[in-house]
Amino acid sequence: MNSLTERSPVSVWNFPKLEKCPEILKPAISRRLALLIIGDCSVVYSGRASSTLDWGERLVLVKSDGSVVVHRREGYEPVNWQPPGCIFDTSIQPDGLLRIRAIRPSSRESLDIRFRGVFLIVELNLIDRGGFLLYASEEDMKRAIVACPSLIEDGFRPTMEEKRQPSGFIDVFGLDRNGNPLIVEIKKGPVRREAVFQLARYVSKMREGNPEVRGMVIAPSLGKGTMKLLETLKLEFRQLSPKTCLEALQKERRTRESALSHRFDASSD
Amino acid sequence: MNSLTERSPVSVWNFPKLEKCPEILKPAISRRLALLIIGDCSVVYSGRASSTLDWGERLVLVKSDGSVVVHRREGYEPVNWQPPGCIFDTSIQPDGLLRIRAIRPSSRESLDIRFRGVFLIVELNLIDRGGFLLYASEEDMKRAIVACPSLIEDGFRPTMEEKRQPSGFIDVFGLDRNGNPLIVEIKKGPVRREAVFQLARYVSKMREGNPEVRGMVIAPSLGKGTMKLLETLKLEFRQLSPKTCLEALQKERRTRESALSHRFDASSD
DNA sequence: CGTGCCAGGTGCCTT
DNA sequence: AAGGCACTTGGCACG
Repeated sequence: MNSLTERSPVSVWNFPKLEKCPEILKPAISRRLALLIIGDCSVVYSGRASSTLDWGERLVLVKSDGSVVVHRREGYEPVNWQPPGCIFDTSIQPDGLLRIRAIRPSSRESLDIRFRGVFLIVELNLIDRGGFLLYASEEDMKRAIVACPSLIEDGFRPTMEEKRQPSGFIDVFGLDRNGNPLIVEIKKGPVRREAVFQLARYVSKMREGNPEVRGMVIAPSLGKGTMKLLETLKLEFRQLSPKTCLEALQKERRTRESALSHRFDASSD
Repeated sequence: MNSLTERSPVSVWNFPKLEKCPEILKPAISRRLALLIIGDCSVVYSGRASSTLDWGERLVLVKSDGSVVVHRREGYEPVNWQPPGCIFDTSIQPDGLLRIRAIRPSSRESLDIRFRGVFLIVELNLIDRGGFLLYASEEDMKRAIVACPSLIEDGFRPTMEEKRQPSGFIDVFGLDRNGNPLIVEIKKGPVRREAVFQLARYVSKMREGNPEVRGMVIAPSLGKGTMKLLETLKLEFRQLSPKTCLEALQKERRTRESALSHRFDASSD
């Protein structure tokens, strides 16, 4: 392989001198590479709120999309961060410290990281085209209900997903076996009071025009006082887990595929 | 410094052979050190939901508290993760791949990371006792209001913070200048409908006993249709930003300190 | 841009 | 454990 075309996924600097760091960091940022800096730093955040973090040894990850995370020794969450869209400024201060400033113009927030010692810098040139798929989300439950309306009840015919309302969304909307409108609110976790109120808003709006409008919450379980609340508001509940939905969806897909292949068989006859 | 007492904050392995990795990772995990693995991997998550991530070059951070984050080239958030409390299993599979399994027994969730190439391993022994302080949170606003009740209105006397109710919480509770109960709900961002309903729940419960009960939302601004909603529910709004609260709190502290020093002066007389 | 809502939300707190 | 709620929530989709 030619050295011109060769790519190094990682380039490592061990205990670089502070004053050398901008020479490493600046080109990497302008080349839109990710950077990992491990060292002794302090952090000041200022924006929607403000925070200070005293000196300590941490890991800082700067990505090409302009996002930053500062990780401490423990904790799944970063202690400080900046979502994508930052502009960076790296410099050596008069006092000799390395300073990395990440400013997000859109929300006028700034993250100020000062290093008094750097143990390691890694320049990352990662190639990652791997697809990511998430299953059993609320989105999947909705898909399943639209594909297999009998999951709700026999005779249900969904007519609309994500019906936009002045007051918000409706997950699924349709007609029951008697032709009465049925508004469905899906939750993939236990139903909270809040979700019931949400549904109640839509339903009461529609009942002004038609008192026969039904409202139903679909979820794996009910939260604390929600059963009584549902009764009071004349709303219904149907237990359904994300897993059941996923299984029903897969089953439906298989039968649809087999029906499709049958049709092909028939047409080829 | 003696080599026995010397600490190396970072130990680096460059392009380790896959089969060597468990020898590096296992002792580090049992010594409760953090680990950084950069390489070509695929990830399967299974738990509350499930997900798959195809092959690609990523950064994996494993911490001593049993948390894991998998970061791609872009994005502030990890593509896969595991909150603290994981048990780890690292091994070379029959097919020669390196496998790191992070299982969280408490929620029966598992993260399965397979590497077909490792560019870099960094063992991290970070010392970090730096304090972290966050300012201008909703908590600070509450503190400010309790310290300077006139921020709400003249004559307000708070009697309770975080009053526990069957229906939830009350941020601040007190009596206005006329002795009428005043329930205060604090928001540090724009008020949403949801927050108004939350307050309405508390207030309507209390108005059953005393129709003079007042409810007030404190926030920097009002969301879309919340003004009308507040009027309908006979609730009040007082504009107050986290910044204003913080300034009032700091001012109050200064005057309190100066009053204190005066007292000391007086007592020493 | 704000408005609304989901998220494998997480974390913190209290019964 | 479950309930309630804030969070620099972030993210997406839409008017």
